[in-house]
Amino acid sequence: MRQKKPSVGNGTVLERLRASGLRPTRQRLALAKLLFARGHRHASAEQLFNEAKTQRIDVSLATVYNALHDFTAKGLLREISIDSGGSYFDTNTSYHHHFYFERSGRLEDIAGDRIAISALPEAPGGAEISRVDIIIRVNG
Amino acid sequence: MRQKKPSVGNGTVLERLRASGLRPTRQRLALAKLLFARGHRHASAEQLFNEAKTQRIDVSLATVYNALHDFTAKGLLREISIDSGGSYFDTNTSYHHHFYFERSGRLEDIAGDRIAISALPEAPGGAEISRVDIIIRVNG
DNA sequence: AAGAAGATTAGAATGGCTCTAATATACCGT
DNA sequence: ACGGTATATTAGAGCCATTCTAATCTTCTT
Ligand SMILES: [Mn+2]
Ligand SMILES: [Mn+2]
Ligand SMILES: [Zn+2]
Ligand SMILES: [Zn+2]
Repeated sequence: MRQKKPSVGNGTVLERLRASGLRPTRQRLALAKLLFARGHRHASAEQLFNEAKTQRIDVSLATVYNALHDFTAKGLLREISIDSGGSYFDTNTSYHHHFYFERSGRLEDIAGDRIAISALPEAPGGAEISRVDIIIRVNG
Repeated sequence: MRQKKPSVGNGTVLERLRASGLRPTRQRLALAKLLFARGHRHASAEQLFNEAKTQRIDVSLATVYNALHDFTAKGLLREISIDSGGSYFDTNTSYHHHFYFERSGRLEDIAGDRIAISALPEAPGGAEISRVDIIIRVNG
């Protein structure tokens, strides 16, 4: 049994989509593969669209946005907004924070346990906290 | 000497602009007054533009953006981006954080000393930290 | 008052993203 | 496999916050 499957291949991606209740279409499979094939990444819609084009994967920009939002809704991605002109989609959905390199626009993960927040304040009016984002901007 | 000047009047605003090296034009004075007249606020460009219109202050949208960015560059405002469709300009430039009410889109200040961060990680590659933003999203 | 630097403006342009509504595909039951 | 229904994809138009352009106007300095 030579190389039955790489660390994250078609099969795994297919299972992940099915497990999320997302139909494993050709486009979603291809995009999911681009996103999840190697380590974690912070991708923009435009980036992903261009990667798809480069690999001759025929997919429309609308579908890229649809897929990214669908994946996000199912918890496969986390959407991150840094500035008012575009967002990133993070394949790391565990609790963690980010360095943001202002020069290059790159994001880098900070493991969740490397920043401890003491005394997180109560949300006013009994509102429920849905997410805590910490972004450390650096001149890099 | 009855009511020589309110807590933040024309005079104060004029001095603030001059102190920043910004020419105190009619438009900047009017916008600065709207922004700084009462307590702290988190205003969008569109909001400010509409307030100006309501008060019959003749100013173009381009000038509103110019003024907001000029004020920000001089440290009179701090720009905050929550999602990829618009930013807020915060008249509170001291160190503090924010609750973000996802339903209404409103921001509320959290005093800087109400959240303590332990062990802030070093910026990679000797980069310098320019800002730390903490946004707590709540379902309000 | 005059020149130079800086600011304002209308309107066009940009760019990320969303919408529309027509077509195509995946899925389920038979 | 077939047919029917739900779901997904798509091109292109549209949207909206923001920025740009380049002409005009204002402020500042001398
Ligand atoms: Mn989105
Ligand atoms: Mn800006
Ligand atoms: Zn991340
Ligand atoms: Zn604030």
